[in-house]
Amino acid sequence: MPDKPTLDGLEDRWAQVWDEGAVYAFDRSKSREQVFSIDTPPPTVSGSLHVGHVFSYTQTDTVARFQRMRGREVFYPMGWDDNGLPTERRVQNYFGVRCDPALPYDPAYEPPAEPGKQQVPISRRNFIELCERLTVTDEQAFEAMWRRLGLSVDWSMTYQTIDANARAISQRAFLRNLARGEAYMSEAPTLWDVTFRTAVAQAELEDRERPGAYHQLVFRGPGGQDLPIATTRPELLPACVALVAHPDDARYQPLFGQSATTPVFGVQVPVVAHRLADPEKGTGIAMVCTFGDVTDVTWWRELQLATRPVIGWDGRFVPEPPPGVDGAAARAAYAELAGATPVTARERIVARLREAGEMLGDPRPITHPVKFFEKGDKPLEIVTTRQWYIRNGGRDEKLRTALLDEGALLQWVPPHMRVRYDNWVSGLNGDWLVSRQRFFGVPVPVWYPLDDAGNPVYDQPLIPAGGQLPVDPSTDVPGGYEPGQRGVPGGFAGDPDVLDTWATSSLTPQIAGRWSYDEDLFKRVFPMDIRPQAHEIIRTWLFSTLLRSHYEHGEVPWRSAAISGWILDPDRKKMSKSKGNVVTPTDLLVDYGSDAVRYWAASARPGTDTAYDIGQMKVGRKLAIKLLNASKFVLGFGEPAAGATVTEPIDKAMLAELAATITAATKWLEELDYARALELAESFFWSFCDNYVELVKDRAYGETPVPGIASARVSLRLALSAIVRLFAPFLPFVTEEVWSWWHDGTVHRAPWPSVAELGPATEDADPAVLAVASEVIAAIRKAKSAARVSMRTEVASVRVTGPAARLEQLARADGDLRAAGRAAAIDRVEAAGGDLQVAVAL
RNA sequence: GGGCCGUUAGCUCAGUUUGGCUAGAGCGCCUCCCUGACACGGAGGAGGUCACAGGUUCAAGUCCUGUACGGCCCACCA
Repeated sequence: MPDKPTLDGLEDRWAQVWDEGAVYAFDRSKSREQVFSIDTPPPTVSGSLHVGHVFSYTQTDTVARFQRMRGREVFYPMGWDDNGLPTERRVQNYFGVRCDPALPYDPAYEPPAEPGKQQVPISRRNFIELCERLTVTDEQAFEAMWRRLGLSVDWSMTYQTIDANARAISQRAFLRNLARGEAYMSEAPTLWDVTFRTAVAQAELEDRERPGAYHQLVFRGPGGQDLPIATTRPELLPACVALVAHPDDARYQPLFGQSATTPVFGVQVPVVAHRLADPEKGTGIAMVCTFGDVTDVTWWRELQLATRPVIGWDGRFVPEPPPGVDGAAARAAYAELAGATPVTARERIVARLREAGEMLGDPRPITHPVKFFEKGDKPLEIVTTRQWYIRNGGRDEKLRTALLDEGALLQWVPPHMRVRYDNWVSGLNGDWLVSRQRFFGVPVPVWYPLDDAGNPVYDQPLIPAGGQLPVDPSTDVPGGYEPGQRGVPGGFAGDPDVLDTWATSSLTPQIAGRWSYDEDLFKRVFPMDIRPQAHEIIRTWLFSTLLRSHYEHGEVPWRSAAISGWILDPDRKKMSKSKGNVVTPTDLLVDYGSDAVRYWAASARPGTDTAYDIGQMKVGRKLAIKLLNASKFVLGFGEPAAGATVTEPIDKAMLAELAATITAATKWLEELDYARALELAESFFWSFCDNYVELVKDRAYGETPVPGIASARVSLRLALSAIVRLFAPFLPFVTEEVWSWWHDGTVHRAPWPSVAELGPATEDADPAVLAVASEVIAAIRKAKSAARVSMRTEVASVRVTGPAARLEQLARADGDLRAAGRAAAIDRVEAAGGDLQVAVAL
């Protein structure tokens, strides 16, 4: 035990000891009932960790540590989510390369030492290798920070969402979905990001308010009459395939079944009725284009309208006019738009409409929500492409109900987060689009045979054998074919796409649990006990994991979903990199110490957004230091004599209070409410130091021959032991340090404190003895404080007036009270009334 | 447009599920104390019309209705 205990250096020292002793290693011989398994969120490896990570991962770690001390074998792996667009972009910039899946793999490839101006095209497999190379460095930095923070992860069980096992599992799960009919391919209008040139899924959308303007276009009705139509996208006029109004709209009922003529292009389009047309919007009749928005898609599909696509994959108008736009004037008008962006096309078409007098008035500016890819900065377009989907209940009422029912089986912490899930599942409007036209992801594991004309036969995909996984169809060859047959008639072609990052992330329980290649491990950890995650990815990660588990295992993948809150900066905004208000977590850990930062994180109620608050970290640091000093004090009395027992009423009272604290803290931690458990432990500890220790100090020193010396020393030790373990999940470093002063093993594998270990003393305890003594000592302190004298000052007299029962309790702490208050005697005067009156004369 | 969460001391938050003494804690602030675990400490003190308006009740921070403000999630862009 050091003379001057300090927090400095504890992190490095104990992190190393834990690592060398494999303190957090998972013992895979344990059965599922003995295991507590955590489906850890794999942080995105595309930069650095921020305070929000420290916050939420600490909260999970407190639960992991608690369960471990309770005797559960904790399965606590860590993954790195390095699969996806953010990494892809970094690799392009870092190495100066770009992925071209048409290129062959070069096993000897080395990137340029310095990125050049022109990005070098390389094969997908080479690109993935560079991604893996770059992310390794980041992952090491992440791991170092997690270790310093004290996460009790088994570091031998890390995974990457792009590593070979993850790719194999992702592909295997996809192929099993395909075999069971849960995955399918379809050519259909798709939300399309023109910057990244990829399809995106509903879960990746966000609405952004954007300025727009209603333009009133004059169509020609069947009788030649004017038919004004309001639209925010006049440039899509050549894509117009119908006009639609509500069936009950008397203004337009006479037109249903007839035709109207588009301005400028002179195309005849049907006037049709549909319930989604809103009589209140615009002129009550809308033009349907292929495709301006998702409502257009609905109308197009349900009303079986013509198809006149004008926007290409690059987001520009295609060179040739769509079918139906074939008059000479129409072709000439379209030629002005060909190759243009929608913005340019809009200006041109508006000019032409004005010229022809076919626009009414000026555009009326509005603000309206526009759909964006969450990572993109241009509005999404809708183009028709061939894509892979996984059925998710968006078009299947039975499946949707089943998924809602499974969501209800989860224990949601906090409970109201379930609403987010229910809303999302109820609002699904289509199946899950899982293919992406990107590169750094898990390849869609199929090839297609090529017919005699060299066209892919999409409905007869070639499937890899199970042992072949993971495959990259752009470099690997399907069974029965030769490499030379790639791309030639009668040969084969690989699917060029990758799977959505969530199509792999949705399998983290399977990846961490090594499903399909280590079934023995998987059955010991699955379904998992807890899924900790943030609320904004309930619609993606949580939902898709539940869906995949539903298909693959027919059950919910976890018992509990612990939804963490966000860190807010002092302006109540979410902390984020883009706002430039992110604090580097490493600096915090160095400045305040890991335990202090953990204390701040663990003080926040589960699921609650929390202000970034240095003040709380300072409090945590103070607590850790107090723990050092209190331990030094208690342990300074040495080992209690053999057979020493707790005999004094005040000692019993303290232990009874401790017992109540243990019981309540245990209950809260079992319910994942680490914050309440911490609050209880803390509150007990401060009262223990300020009241109990001060009261019994003199007796414990034993310099005067009073009874109960041994009782005080035994009680102090019993209490300290339990206190250190109560704090161990929250302050792993300082508790380990203190524990090491009088124990050999680690505190983090020591048993969680119990009421039983406190012995029989708590059974006949009267907790009021300590409460009354604390009240009287406080009154004595108050008198000294008011008189501005030292607490050591001798007191002339103390007279306590109150009911007999309370005086009797007071009498049982008389010796300790006189010693602590420096009072020769404490007079007790019986009187009616509930409260004690304490008169102190100095 | 629909939904969820929040609004309590200068600050950060408990307390609301199940209504019940004079609404709590910590930080900060003020005053004091170098006492043999700790001055990286200790003692004491000041500080709140519980966002607002109604309602239910013997009794409302707590239950009901509405409003405002803050935040979040979702939503078919005419």
